[in-house]
Amino acid sequence: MEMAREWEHNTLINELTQGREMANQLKNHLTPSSSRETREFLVEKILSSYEKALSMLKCGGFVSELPHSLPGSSPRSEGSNQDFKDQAGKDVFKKRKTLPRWTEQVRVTIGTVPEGPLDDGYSWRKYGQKDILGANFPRGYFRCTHRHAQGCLATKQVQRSDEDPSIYEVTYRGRHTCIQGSRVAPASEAEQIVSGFGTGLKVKTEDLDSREKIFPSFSFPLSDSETVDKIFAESMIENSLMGGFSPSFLSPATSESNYFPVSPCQMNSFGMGHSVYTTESDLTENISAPTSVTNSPIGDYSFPLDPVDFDPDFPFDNPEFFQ
DNA sequence: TGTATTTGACCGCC
DNA sequence: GGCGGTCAAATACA
Repeated sequence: MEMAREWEHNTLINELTQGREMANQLKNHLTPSSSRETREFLVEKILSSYEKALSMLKCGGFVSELPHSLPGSSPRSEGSNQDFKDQAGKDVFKKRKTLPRWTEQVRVTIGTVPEGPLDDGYSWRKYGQKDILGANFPRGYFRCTHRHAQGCLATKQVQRSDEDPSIYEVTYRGRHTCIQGSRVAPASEAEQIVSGFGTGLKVKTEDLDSREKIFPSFSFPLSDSETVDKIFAESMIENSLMGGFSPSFLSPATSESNYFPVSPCQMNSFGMGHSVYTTESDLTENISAPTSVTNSPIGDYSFPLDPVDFDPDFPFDNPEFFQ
């Protein structure tokens, strides 16, 4: 636990330091020759850094009691918060009680998506579906394909939102202990969505901190959407801030580090989407395992990144920037 | 034939 | 008894 706190502390300092660095960058770009996009980008990053820092502080001692659900979540997710309590009496569930859990909201912007697991890069196997009281759509239950082979206890629940059917609430439980050797980039949503549906996904932008965060495994429409470019750019920066451009980001297929075992605060601070551990995470356990920064499959795709979005002067190659 | 999905049944909690 | 979560047999599919 002490290590966790120390790590969070360092991360907090990093965020603040990055905010300062970004502010300095912005200062340097307060010239007519500098593009407006660059300045806006820097402002975004500054705000992002500070909000991350604040959110970490709000987590209370960096890692303490956490909110139990995403504010934007439907009431149904409150019910799911009882899950562990409901099943605490059963030995098998007592163990599961300690598993981390967090919720994401995934918006599908165009068309439909499979009722499946909304592939996030892992291999999931559906083991159940349930009509949930008060919900218009059934909830799907998925577990890691390698549950038996490797004893991976990661599970997730996929619930389509009543208010907005284009939104899928995905509640993850547990972390992957498996090595998904067969996991390849084309298994990403981008591949499925683009090739199968000609659509894209957007991560729902509402967040705990009203900040748009990117879940690295998510993909974006292969269109020249400015928003997408910006999002992706930010995503790249987010990843870069996590310790520089990870090789796995550039070549995700080579990465076997599929899980990002960090605390909720770190999840946010690292831009892992508006993922929210809801409770009962074994934070120490989460933090202990080393991992690569991202397993984003999106790196395999050639997004229409507009170079304009990136300031050529932006110090990506400046080691200090990534401190 | 092996694997994934579906779906009704079961279990524990409230 | 209702509910959410899981199991496991039946079924579908490549």
